[in-house]
Amino acid sequence: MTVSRVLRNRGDVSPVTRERVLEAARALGYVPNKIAGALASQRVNLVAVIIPSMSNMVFPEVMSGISQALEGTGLQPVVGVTDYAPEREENVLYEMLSWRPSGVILAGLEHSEASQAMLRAAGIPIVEIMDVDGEAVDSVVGISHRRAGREMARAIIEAGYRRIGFLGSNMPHDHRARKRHEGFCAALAEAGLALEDQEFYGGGSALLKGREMTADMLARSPGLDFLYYSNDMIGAGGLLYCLQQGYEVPGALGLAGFNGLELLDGLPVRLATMDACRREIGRRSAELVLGVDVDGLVGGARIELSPTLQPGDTIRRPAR
Amino acid sequence: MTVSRVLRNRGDVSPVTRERVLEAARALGYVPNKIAGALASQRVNLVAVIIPSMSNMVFPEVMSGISQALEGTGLQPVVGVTDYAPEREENVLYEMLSWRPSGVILAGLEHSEASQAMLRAAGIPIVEIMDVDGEAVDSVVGISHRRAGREMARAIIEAGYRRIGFLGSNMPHDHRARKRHEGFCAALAEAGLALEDQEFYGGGSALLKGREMTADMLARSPGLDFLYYSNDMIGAGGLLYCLQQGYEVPGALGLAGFNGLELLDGLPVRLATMDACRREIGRRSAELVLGVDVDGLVGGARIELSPTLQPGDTIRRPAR
DNA sequence: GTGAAAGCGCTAACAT
DNA sequence: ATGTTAGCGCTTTCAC
Repeated sequence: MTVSRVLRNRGDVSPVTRERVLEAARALGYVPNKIAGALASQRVNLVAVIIPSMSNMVFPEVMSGISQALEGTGLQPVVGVTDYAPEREENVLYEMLSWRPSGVILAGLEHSEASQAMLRAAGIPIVEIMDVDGEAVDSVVGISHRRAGREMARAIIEAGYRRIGFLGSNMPHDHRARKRHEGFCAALAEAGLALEDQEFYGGGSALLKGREMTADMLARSPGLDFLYYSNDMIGAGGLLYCLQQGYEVPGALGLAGFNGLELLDGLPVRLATMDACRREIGRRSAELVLGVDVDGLVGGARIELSPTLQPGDTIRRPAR
Repeated sequence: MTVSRVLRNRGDVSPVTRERVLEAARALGYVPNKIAGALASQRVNLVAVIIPSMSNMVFPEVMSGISQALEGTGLQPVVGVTDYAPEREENVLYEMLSWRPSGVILAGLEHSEASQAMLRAAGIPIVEIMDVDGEAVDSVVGISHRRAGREMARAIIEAGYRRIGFLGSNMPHDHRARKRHEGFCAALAEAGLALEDQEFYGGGSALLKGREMTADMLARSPGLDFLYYSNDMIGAGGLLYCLQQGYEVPGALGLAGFNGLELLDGLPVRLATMDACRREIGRRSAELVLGVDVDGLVGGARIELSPTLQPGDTIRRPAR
């Protein structure tokens, strides 16, 4: 029908007819049925985005990078949340693939066998994001969390700290936190050091947990001169506690987190952290789905970004 | 085909045939095409959820209430973000309605004419959430922000504070913040008081803005004895600043925010706030879409929840 | 318990 | 520039 042409601005339609159709559509409150359209055209303007959590602060920013890159391309992101549970990931993925999206962007490289099979069989661009330490199904955009852990460890050692504690989350499926921990410990080992203490937390307010765990650890291991937090939120909690208790930061006690959260800007003292390139990861992954890789490549791209250390005010300047 | 029956567990199929079909599906990595299914059955197991922002902390919690209530019902939430822009809301809504969802949950009561027309014409349950101060298209679940503002003002006055400043966001389309401001001012007026100073901020880290605005305002209006913040994030920034500067809180200077964010638990001092019932709003709205209203009603429900004042440690106990 | 046929509301390709 | 036709991959209904 001509109507279809008008509504999609396709083909030649006389301005007169065009106006008449548009007018009628408006009067009737007509909303086209994309289901039928998609079925007929075999094209769906949706990009499935699968993330572990919405409340993590990290992912909203990735999302915003994705939305921005997709703006004006006709593609729309659709979000699914897995709560860090592989079986939920499998469900969400199945559900989303059954709508035949134009691409999939999903966090992490660790997926169930079934999920991997679905991804491989989907026949659309698949972009795994956040992490590059592992095997990708198709394309991947992220940082090396193992390297991030190492680099932070080196910076800490270089600044002269030696007695180091680690505070992190105990989520079994947060592979990126795990890899940072691994990289961190490896770099300590290379320098002949080891973690003196470590503690992991479950649910609850991360800021509060950071405070509580820090109090615990400093009481238990009073000789520590540095605390490395697996994320900025618990790091901020720990920092607030240390300031309140009058610890001399960063002289006697150094602190660092991870993520480069905007929230840190508002604290009395700037926590050392490492930017996770969240927004850029979002942007680049969306571009890959669009096939707009800068190098003209399509599929199987591997983009490793470099997180930058932000020393802030909670780590001593290394002696030169 | 019999295959269809098996995959939907519908109708009578012999266990033998059933197994054979299932096996084949697995072997082929078959993922059903929901597009075709939806077109044929005129049913889509999606609920459109339209919110202004994902980074506001408030909405992820609403989302989680929705997901929880939808769990196991066969319905799936799909999120759209408007960035507080009415024209984007219109777009997102149009886009989502064109997929013929089973229901719509959207934040706020203020929508463009066109949006309202689409909602009315959709023929599905529409639930407007967060706010009850206004006209709803269909059902509504939320709190009265006007009342929340009033109640906070009364509590402040009752505690003996008289010289009050207001700090808020200047987003023109954040109607709920606006209504809290209105209610707050109205209650002050009833007590013969008026705001002594006010300031509004644009983008940026809310925590940092809270800190900066507080510094500004206290320098400009040193006689203030209370600061009311339109949200907990800027309130937390202000609180940290005041503590750092050695203000006597809550004796000489009282503070309060809004939302009941979990984050507040981790601060050195508990900011007074008001719980916005976010999770329950999510849950109840999803139940309305499901038609599981407690009172057995369907459509046109109006559920007003009561936010509770959490005095924390930043507001004096009223003299008794 | 299983198969056959019609059609959901569009788009694509081909007329006219 | 506009109309016509045949599907898209399912569900539904009805027949066997």
